[in-house]
Amino acid sequence: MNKAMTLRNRERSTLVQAPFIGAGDEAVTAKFMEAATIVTVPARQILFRQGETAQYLFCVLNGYVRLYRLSRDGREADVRICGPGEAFNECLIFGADKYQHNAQAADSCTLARFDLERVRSMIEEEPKIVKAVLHSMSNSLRTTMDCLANDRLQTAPQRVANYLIAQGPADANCYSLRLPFQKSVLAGKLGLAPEALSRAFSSLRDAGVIVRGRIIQVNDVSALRHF
Amino acid sequence: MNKAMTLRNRERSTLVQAPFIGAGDEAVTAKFMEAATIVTVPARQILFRQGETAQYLFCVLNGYVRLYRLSRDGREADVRICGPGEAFNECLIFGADKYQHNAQAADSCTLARFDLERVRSMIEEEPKIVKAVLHSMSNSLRTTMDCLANDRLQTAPQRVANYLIAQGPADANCYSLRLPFQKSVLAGKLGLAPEALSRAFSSLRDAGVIVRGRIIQVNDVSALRHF
DNA sequence: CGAGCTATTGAAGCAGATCAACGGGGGTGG
DNA sequence: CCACCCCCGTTGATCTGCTTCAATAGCTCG
Repeated sequence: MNKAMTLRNRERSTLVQAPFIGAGDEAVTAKFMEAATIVTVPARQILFRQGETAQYLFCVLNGYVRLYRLSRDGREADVRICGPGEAFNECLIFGADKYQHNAQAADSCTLARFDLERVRSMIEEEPKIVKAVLHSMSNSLRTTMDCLANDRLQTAPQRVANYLIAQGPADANCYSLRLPFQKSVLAGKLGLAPEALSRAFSSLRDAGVIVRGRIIQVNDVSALRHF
Repeated sequence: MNKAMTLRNRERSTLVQAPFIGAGDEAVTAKFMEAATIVTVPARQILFRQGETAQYLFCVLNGYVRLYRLSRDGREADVRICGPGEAFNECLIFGADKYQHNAQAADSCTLARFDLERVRSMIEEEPKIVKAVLHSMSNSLRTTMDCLANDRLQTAPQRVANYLIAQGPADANCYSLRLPFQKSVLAGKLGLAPEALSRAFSSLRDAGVIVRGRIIQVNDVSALRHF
């Protein structure tokens, strides 16, 4: 009981910090908090499948969720990896009544879950909420378009270089970072097979990228940029 | 003068029918109409370039606009082709102050142009507008994610088959349609080189697809689906 | 009717997927 | 605490699909 409460408090703070919810004013935040159900799911758990009747909007509190599509022959393609503070299924509030893709927990994670119907009625009562949703969707849209453009323009090493630059601090030329998920997840996020990611990393070795497990050392950002 | 007015009337009706604007109520529609500037641009005209300070939101009334990115070596990749009734740059209302891509008229076309700053203040005055924007953005987001998934899952002939199915009537098994733009534009939309599109069409010949200029005859939709 | 752009077709090259085999590290059970 | 095992990641080899380059044919518009 006590443990549940402290957990809940930690989650509250993550929720408030999430751009999705914290962007609005106090009243908006409170309304969201009140409507949230906290769920914990083990790694690899399927949250929902494409084509099922859409029921929930989610916001990741902890861990990572894969959103992916299946081809007829069973191949999977990730369309998005959602991390802490990110919401998904915003586009189901209006305009679609079925889940547009499959969702799977990349690792053990905790989520805030919102009933779509309730979100819709919240929007009717409190128009400010729409603005928060709009912010979140703007980000999703921009990220997705970036992703599409990168897929069409860049090779595997370039995508990886991009990722490493984006993750690192803006100013430093040299840093190290820890991948927040498995390499296979990163591969999916970048639209690559795991083998291709592996090869991309080794081709970046010359540019001063050293990989040791999940720890990645970047020695020369400017070299990365020129890839 | 007279001619300008009749044109303007036709444009008004297109605007009202656009999901972007017509979705709201009368008041919302009126506000949008009032803020719109109608512009006509010749084919190949550049509307704006990536990185420039964002100034306008657009809604296509007539013709098609290519949104694309450039790679460092000058290659182009389309992220979206916008047709009549579709809005673009919605994601610039909040969250970004620079254009995210280049925009070029695929053919001679007319557009409704909205000053972003004015849209923002309209939103403050009349919260219902946000809902209209949200609708439009939901569509953009879903379309873009579909596009990303298709890129990652489907081969060139499959993408073309998809397009032909999506464009045709839902029920018929046999129909013909006219491409609303050049084949090179379709190629870009599908993330292909023009040559690849050409080859895809010829590989679909066995499935009953006959191409004659911009006219495409589809004889067997079910065969297309199995591609 | 010609000029220039658009589309098609062929040939070659390349990037990434796939398949298969191996190594290593972390978690589990003894 | 150690040993084992399983799964993740790497590496190599092959294969497919798309791009690129080049040449030709067809359209469209002046």
